Amino acid sequence: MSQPFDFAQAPGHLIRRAQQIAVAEFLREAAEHDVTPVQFALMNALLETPGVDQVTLSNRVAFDAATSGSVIGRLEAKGWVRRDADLQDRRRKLLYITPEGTRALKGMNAAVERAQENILAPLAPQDRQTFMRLLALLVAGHERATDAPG
Amino acid sequence: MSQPFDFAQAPGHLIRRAQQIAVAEFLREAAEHDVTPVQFALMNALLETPGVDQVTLSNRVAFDAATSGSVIGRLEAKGWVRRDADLQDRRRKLLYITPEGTRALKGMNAAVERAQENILAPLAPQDRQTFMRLLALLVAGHERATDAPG
DNA sequence: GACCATTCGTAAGTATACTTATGAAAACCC
DNA sequence: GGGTTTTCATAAGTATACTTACGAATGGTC
Repeated sequence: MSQPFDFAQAPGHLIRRAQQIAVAEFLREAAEHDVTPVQFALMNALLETPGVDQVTLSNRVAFDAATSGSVIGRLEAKGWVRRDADLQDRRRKLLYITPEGTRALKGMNAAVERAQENILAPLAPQDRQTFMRLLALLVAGHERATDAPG
Repeated sequence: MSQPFDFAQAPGHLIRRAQQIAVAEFLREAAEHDVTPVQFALMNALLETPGVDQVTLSNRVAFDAATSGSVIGRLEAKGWVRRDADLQDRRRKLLYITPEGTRALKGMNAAVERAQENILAPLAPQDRQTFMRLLALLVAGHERATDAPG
């Protein structure tokens, strides 16, 4: 009972390790595309809903709005994303993927899918489904908890 | 087949979300202790092996050595960790937890355990075990892959 | 016992990630 | 319809996280 806490087997520690692994696999497979997991997630979400503002897009991919701002800045610098002023609401900047951005996204899709497979590679095929189901449940459970009024 | 990649259901994205959730739960439960998950992990590991050098400790908790350096710097500033020069090997600095560090660590143990339970809270009890088993398998599988010679 | 590869700690640079604050603009409200 | 509250984007500050480089020191090795 009074032995040191076995943090190495705790959810928090193993989830952090998994995150390190997931990022490393992504960067390894997508190395030639000069893109990070966060940048890909934003671009990919933007492809589905062009013309959204930054806050809405950030919420969709569950990123902090302040962080998204700088990420989008880097995507803009690469010429993959365009930021247009909203004439109806001058606080907003509407986001669009450029043709180069679309091309880049298509070019990296296979690498990203390979990275996702690599992440789960150590698990047996039927365990992969179980793991993903429980992981999705865990995340969804906390999302509902966050939405609830305080 | 050519629809946008469903990254929201991909392992990489859900693992990132889980990591966000885990950190948020930790910070919420341990708010009054002024400590981060990374700082706790280092302190907790150091408790088991006082007198290690920074590189060895970093490897044990799977942190980058450069990052650990700055984290340890913050722990030293709080008075929780001491850095002593190694007389045998003057490149090294040996790490020790101070009495205040030990006291602080004991004081936050309950909060950390609560946070770990909160993380898994959305899962049914038997699913928690399954999830943790598969998560540990996934991480261990990649650790072996990393150790292998290139 | 000088050379050489390695190791330890750290600095610098880039990229998340969150909190809080701030300015501008919109929405609401009685 | 002027005042209050919200919202959007961003800035500032702190804390990870990794790569590369670098100085100091160590440890073979021939």
